[in-house]
Amino acid sequence: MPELPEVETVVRDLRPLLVGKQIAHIRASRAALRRPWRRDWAGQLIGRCFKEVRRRGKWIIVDFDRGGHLLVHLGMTGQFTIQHATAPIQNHTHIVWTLGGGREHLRFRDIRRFGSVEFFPQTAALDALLDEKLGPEPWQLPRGWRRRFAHSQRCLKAILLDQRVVAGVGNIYADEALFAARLLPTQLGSQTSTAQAQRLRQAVICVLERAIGARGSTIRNYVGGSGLRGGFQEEFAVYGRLGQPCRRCRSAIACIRLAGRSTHYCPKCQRPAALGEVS
DNA sequence: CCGACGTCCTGCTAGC
DNA sequence: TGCTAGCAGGACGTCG
Repeated sequence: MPELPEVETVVRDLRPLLVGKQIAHIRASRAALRRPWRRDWAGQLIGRCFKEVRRRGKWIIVDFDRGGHLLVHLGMTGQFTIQHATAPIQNHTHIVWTLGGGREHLRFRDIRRFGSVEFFPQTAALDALLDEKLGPEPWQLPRGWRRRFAHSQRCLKAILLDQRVVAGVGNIYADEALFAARLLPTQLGSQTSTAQAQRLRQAVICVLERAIGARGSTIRNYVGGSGLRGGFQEEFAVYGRLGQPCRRCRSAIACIRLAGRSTHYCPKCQRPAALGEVS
């Protein structure tokens, strides 16, 4: 569920609440996450102090002051929140870290268990894993990022969903960015001109920045690090708007299946590549 | 090598 | 009213 804006919001919420705090206790009621939580990690983590909370793509990284890291992915339904220790523990809460003093909890909840929480004692192993899985952050993409898909026979929607092309874009923001760039999700990477690729890069950055400004999108389960819902779903141009009028031209928003995901677009505003436009 | 598709899991809802 | 098929913000293994 959560894409870059939602993960960034969680990170910004948690950072001031976690940094400087110590882990007093850990209870893992369910270890069978996407990547299993190992029971022996608890003993290694107790007593450590939080140093920083940061994001890379859709991954949350928690650093400890004497080394070691937690790597968290929210999958589709993950929630990573700070709550009072007295707040009722919701079902599907898999891991609870009690913070020093015992008055607060850091909790990982994930209904579908597509998410994960892992401990990395060594920084090198963490960096290697992230480097292997992720391409550049959207803001680091060079103007010539077209090279990354210029020879691809995949459609632009599938390309945007590939975390090694650009890190952090998921199903919602891929659709929103393609609308903002006025490009069809079905257009092949190999049929995309330099100008179109630059427009798409700008659109991705613009859409993600606006979504972060609205604290991300809440469709169902997503909440930020302090339990607040997002607001960007109110500003969707195409996602989830099948049959509704395009905000720009009033024609009906269409929905097709692409790369195994529902894909929303405006058939009138989003045009195919002009003949001969691609070199 | 590349791209398409099924699978992991639970909950909700549209449609019969 | 009640049941069930299908779908949901992600990622990865397998297959052709």
